[in-house]
Amino acid sequence: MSSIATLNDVAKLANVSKMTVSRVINHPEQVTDELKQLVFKAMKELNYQPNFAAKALAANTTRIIKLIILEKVDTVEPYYATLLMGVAQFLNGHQYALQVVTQKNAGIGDCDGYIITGARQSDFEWIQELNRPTILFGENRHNYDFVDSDNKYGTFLATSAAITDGYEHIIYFGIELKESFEYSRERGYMGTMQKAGRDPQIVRFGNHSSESQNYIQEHWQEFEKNTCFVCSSDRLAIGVERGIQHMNGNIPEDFGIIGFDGVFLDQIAEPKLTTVKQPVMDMGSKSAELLLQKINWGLPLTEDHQPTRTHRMEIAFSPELIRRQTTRNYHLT
Amino acid sequence: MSSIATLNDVAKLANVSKMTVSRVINHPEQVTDELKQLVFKAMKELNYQPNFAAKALAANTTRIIKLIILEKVDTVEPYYATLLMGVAQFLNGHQYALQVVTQKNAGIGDCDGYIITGARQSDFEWIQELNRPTILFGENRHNYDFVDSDNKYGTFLATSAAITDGYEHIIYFGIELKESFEYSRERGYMGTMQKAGRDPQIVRFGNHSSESQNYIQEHWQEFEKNTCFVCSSDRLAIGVERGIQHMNGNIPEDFGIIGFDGVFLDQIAEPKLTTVKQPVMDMGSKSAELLLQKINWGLPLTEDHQPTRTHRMEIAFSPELIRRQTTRNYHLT
DNA sequence: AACAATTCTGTTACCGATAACATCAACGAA
DNA sequence: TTCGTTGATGTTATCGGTAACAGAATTGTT
Repeated sequence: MSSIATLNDVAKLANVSKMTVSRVINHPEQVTDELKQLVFKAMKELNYQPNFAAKALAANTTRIIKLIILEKVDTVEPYYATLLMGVAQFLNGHQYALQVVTQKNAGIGDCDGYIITGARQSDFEWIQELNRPTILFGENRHNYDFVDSDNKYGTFLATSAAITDGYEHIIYFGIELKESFEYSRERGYMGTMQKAGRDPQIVRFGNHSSESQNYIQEHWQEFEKNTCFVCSSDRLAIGVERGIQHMNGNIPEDFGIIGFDGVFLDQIAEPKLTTVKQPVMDMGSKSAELLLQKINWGLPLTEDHQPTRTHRMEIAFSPELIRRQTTRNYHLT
Repeated sequence: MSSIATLNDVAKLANVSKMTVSRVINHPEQVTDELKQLVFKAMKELNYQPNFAAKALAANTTRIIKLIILEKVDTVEPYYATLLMGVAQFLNGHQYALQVVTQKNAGIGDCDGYIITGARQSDFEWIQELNRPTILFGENRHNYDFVDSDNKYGTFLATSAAITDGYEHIIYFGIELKESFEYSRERGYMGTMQKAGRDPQIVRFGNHSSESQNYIQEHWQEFEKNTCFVCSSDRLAIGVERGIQHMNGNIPEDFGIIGFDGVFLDQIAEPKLTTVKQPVMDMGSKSAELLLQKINWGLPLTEDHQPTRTHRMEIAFSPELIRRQTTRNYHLT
């Protein structure tokens, strides 16, 4: 029951120097196959795990990545929690530590890079002060690299499904926010409607189920049967669902509902929501991967520590339509 | 725009040796006030932040705490997410890194200690193999230190409130699980009922809203008006709420509902749930604090790395009854 | 065969902090 | 005065890795 094995232990067992072992790990092409085999054997035998702190110290880095979650403090959105798991998973596998912070604590310790989620227009003022590689989670108009789902494609999927399912009227319930992701979703809806020769109709709300629910109830007489509500979030969709149920509307026969996000809320609803599901966990992993690339690629840094590049990275994950109980054809899936 | 200041920088500026600076931080009583002032001034001037990795390496520790979340992988409970934020907050302030892992990855790297949440009876087999200080999140019968809410007191609060509000029948909807926390909650309910001379009635379900909803609908004729359902989770409570709504029961006049947890789900419900709210974030912070105590107290370690103590630590946070719209007297709060 | 070029492997120094030890000054007791 | 004691500060070695350099062995060239 000895303690954790070190480079030195491996080196002794393999009868080589520390440096050779280090090279086997970091520059294997510089070591002969013969020695490599010896070293691999020793590593396996001792179950060698490189020491995180020593690596960081030697490389003059922190090996800490900060995930900044910008949100009101009281509740944590399951969306962000899932994202976090994705980020954590990737970083764990690459000997990086994850530090979860809110804006308030963001500046406190040093780190090698940032992943920022939930950024609004007003946040970019301080975000640009960060002098470390940064990846945003969510599309933006500020030339920052980002990972997001393909929002436009998402509402295309939803709107197309509504059309396919034979709903005559298709209304978009958007989020009242001047943010890039919302514009993209609205464009996806508008484009699909126009191509199909349909009349688009958009209403916007704060992102709370109560707002969409109230709207449904107060404007109930305006909604004809055979209407589908394409929503920009599962929250709004839940509100729509409740509103329709309250007015004794028939879901999904007379009224269809399609949400957006597919994290937790869609499953909580009853009947369960048809929704545009984002692969949030994968997106989290990818954000981390991209960030590590930026950190390690050794791109030339300007004096404000931003790499000099001509193009930014934009990774858009394709969302997926999950058909459940709030649209027709549920049985066909 | 120099890089991060080190001990050495501070030492030079203050005209002392590194060791003196280190001592000012770790053993201030060994340094004269005069020098201390000089050092403090230099630290402030350079905005000195100790280097995490160097600290870890010198102390032969990892300064990594693993938070093991035992749960099905697909969705992350908001409950655990909130807990995580609490843990993260405390650790960030104490120069410890948090690593979020699932059971599968739990063994992979080294760490200084574990916080485990969601542990079931069957998990204790491998938990006891962990040779590092451990804190469980959630009461248990295995002599592990833990942090939890006072479950018994929670159902006491709920049951008392139901009595106070004048509900004649009070039924407990429990979770079908042979776990300590559930027993405690049931005891809280039973004890309060008996003291009040009431007839207790307990039904148990898997922790899914559909199960409690179905039960309500299928047994609807058995429930007299003026009944309150005290539930062991907000999930079950949401199911009860939907079931009653589906049967056109009147909430809260004829039927009261009280949930348990107070994280996210209670706010999602409509009408919003009266619930027993746990201070999950504080509980997370406290878990981290306790764990660091165990790690640093330097308790004598037996050869399996468990400190030799005669008593275990049990920290029970008092939950709080949040009155909302599923019980009477909502307006009185 | 002699020497340069090319591999390959080992040695040294260092990253930033800390424990253990060494040094030095001030002071009191004999 | 001299020596031991105490308290404050500096010096050295170390944690586990890695870059940079040094040295040894192999190969190629004329």
